Amino acid sequence: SSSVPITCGDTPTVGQLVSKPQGCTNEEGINLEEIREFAKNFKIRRLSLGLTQTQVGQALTATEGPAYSQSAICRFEKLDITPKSAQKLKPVLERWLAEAELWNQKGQQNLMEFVGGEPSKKRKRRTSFTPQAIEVLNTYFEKNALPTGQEITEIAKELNYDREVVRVWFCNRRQTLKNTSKINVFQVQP
Amino acid sequence: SSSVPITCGDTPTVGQLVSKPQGCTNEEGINLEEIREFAKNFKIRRLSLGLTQTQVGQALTATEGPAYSQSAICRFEKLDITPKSAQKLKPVLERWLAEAELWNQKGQQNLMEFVGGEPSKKRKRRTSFTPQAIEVLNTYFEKNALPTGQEITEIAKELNYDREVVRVWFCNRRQTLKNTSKINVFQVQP
DNA sequence: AGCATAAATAATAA
DNA sequence: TTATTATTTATGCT
Repeated sequence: SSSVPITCGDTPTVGQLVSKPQGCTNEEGINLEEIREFAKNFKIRRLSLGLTQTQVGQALTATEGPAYSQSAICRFEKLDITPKSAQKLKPVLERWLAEAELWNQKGQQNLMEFVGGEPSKKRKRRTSFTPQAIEVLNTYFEKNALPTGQEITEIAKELNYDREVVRVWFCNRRQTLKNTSKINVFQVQP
Repeated sequence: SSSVPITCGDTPTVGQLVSKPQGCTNEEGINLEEIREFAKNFKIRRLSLGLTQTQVGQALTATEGPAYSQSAICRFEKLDITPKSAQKLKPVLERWLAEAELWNQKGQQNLMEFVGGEPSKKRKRRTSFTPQAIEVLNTYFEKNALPTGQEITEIAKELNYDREVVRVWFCNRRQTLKNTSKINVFQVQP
C-alpha cells in the first residue's frame, strides 16, 4: 500500500520502509516511524513559520556548515531519503527549527533576520507595464488615488496606454494596497 | 449570487484597516482583529490538512452553493478583501474547515472524499524532452515566446508531445529567460 | 549529492 | 471571476 515511488537504486528510502507491515525500525535500529512523524511535523511547523524549503536550506547552509539544498529539504519531507541520511539530518533540522520558532516568538522580523533572507522581500510585480510607466503611475497615485475620468484619460494619453488599462490599474492599485499603511488608507508603500 | 465581490470601488480591505492604529473594529462593528487572526490560522490549518486553495474553493463551491474560486480563498488569506465580505465568508470557511478536520481524523482517505478530489491524484511524471525536441522548441521560442493556443497545439502535434506539456514548457522557458536577463522582454507595449 | 527545470501552487492583471 | 504570471516544490538526470 505504498504510494512512495520505488527508485531504481538499491538502498530503500524511509518512505518505502516505513510503509512495510513489519517495518518500524530497520536492521540498524533506526526508528523509522519516529522519522516519518517528525518529517510530517516538520513541514507543518515550517509552513506555520511561513518558510520555504529554499529558505530553510539556505539558512542551514549558513549556520550548519555543509550545503543543504532545497532538494535535500524536499526529499527529507517526502521521506525520499535513506534511513541513514534521515537519521543524520533529523537532529539538525530539529535543532534549527526550534531556534527559528524561538526567534519567531520575538517577532516576525527577528525570524527573518535569523533566516537571513531579505526582511520584506516583496513578490515581483507582474509585468504588463514597463517600469517607467509604473513609476509615473505611482507618482500620480501618490498625488491622487482616485483620479477623475478626465484625469485618467490624460494619464493614459501621456503614457500611451489604453485608457481602460490605466483605469483598471488604479482600481487594482487601490485594491491591492497592502498593510503598510498606518495612517492613511491610501498611503503609498515605501 | 453570494460569492464574495471584489469591487473596483474605494472600500478599504481588512488588511488595510486592521493595520490602522485605532482599528480593531470598523464603523460597522466588525471585529477586524478577529478576522485577521482567523485568516492566519485558517491558512495554517489548511496546510496542515495538506489542502490547496484550489481544493478548498472547489469543495466550497460543491457544498456551499455559489462559486468560490482559488483567488477568493487567496484573497481571504491575504486579507485583500473588504470587511463586509470577510465577515460573510468567515463562518463559511470556519464551518467547512472544522468539518474537513473531522473527516481527516477518520483518515486521509475520508478527507479526500469530502474534499471531492480524486483520492490519490498523483503528480504528473516529469517529462524528459529529447535534445531534438528542445532544439525545435527553442527555435519556435526565438521566433515567438508567446505562442497562441492554436500554435501550441500545432507544435505539440509536430513534436508528438502532450499539448499541456508544451504549454508549460513555454511558461517555464519565459520564466527562465526573465530570471536570467533581468530585462523583461515580454513587456506589453501599447 | 545537487543542479536544472518540469509541474504545481499562489498571487494578481484584466 | 478568469487567465496568466510569479513562486515554490519535486524529480530526472549525471
